[in-house]
Amino acid sequence: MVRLQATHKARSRGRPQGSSRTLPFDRREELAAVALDLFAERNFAAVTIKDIASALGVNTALIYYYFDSKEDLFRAAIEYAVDQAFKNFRQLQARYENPADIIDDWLNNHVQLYAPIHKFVKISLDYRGSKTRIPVVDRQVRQFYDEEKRILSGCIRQGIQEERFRAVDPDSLALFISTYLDGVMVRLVILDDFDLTQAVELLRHEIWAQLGYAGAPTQSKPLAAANTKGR
Amino acid sequence: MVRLQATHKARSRGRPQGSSRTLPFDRREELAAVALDLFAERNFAAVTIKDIASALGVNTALIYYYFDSKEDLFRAAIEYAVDQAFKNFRQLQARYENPADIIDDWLNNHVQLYAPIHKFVKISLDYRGSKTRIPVVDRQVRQFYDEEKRILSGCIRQGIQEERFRAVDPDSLALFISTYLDGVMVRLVILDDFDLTQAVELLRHEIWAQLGYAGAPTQSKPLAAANTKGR
DNA sequence: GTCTATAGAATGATAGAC
DNA sequence: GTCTATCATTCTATAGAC
Repeated sequence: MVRLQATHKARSRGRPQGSSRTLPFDRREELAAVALDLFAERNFAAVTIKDIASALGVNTALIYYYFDSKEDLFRAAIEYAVDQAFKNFRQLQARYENPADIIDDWLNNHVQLYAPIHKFVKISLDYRGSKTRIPVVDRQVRQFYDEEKRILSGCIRQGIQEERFRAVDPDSLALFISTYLDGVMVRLVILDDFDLTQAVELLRHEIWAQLGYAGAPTQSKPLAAANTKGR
Repeated sequence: MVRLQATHKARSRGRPQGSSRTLPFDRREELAAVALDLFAERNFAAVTIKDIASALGVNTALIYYYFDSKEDLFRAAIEYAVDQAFKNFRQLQARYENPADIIDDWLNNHVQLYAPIHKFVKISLDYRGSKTRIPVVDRQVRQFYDEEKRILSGCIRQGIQEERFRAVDPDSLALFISTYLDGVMVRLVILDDFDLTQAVELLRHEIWAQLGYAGAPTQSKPLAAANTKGR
């Protein structure tokens, strides 16, 4: 009845340890990556240890060599998901030239590398539904959304200061953008003919219209300009 | 391993029948409503028959008196969810005065009666994750989103014809709105301090700005005008 | 490190009394 | 209609061989 129970035996024995982010490609991470795919596609309760073992082409017992329990594996999987999603975020911040370019790239990110973000959203949703709270996971989910917002509102704020953008409220627009993108991630699952590119394009036009930015195509006619054949 | 298997025994015996929408409050619907709450909160695999029975204060066997299987119950639950979500939709279309009022009311709907829509989105997501397809459910999910879009784009189109709105592309704006609202429904689950009212307010300002509609407050300064204390 | 074998618990579902 | 009792199956997890 209670999935994801918090009780979990002491991690003893001479095993590979928890958050050892030392090795760039250890086995633990490999297992976690495969588990993540399954957990994101279905969910914690629907995926069995056997499913994961089969997907890996190994025996069920092996999983318990690397992880203490199914919950422990789930924890590792969500950690891995956040890592993957952040990886893109960080790269973006790196080439911090024009704030408009960062926002633009970040939207492209959602189109091209939607998989990790999409997985993250789905698995977060699943996790929040379960009764048990895992502090580490809570922190990571929160951290993800905070960082997302920080980057976006930071770019907007900077653009306003540099007088490239119109003076909107950076926090509000950031919230607006990220909420919409979550909607995109969900629709992608629910409707199999959902047009990811079009949906993100609509947002892009919208953002430039909001910011009165002239660097992008068609900034005056926000939605009318977008792909009209969209049904 | 395979949840939601499509095989399902013939519905025989002198039982209350499937989609008997005749009685306004039959027991079957009552059970389905409770099951829906649990399925939406967690998911199909995570909720046990025992959980549902406990929530109802009855014995597990009773559920099998009304439903053939867990899957059959799930089917009834999602049907109920769609019904509930549609109920609001239909009422809106009824008092079809000014298209702007309908859009406005429809946003209010998402704030005040978010529960059924929210449940519908979550359960759809869960369902799509499962491997098995249930044609009835597929049709209903599709129907929901089609109807949502039809109503929205219909209002926009009408408003444009009546020259109340600016000539944007109705389909694109409708897609934009409903995608954002799905994002809101998801965020509501993932972040427990998510401000539903603020999020919808942002969208509302945005829509009026798009449509150049003067009936609503602050149509010129779209996002800057909204709740500034939002972090 | 990886596998075989299996214990122990939980779950979906049924038969049959009331 | 609702409950008690129970079966068959599936699943997590462990012990121990290789």
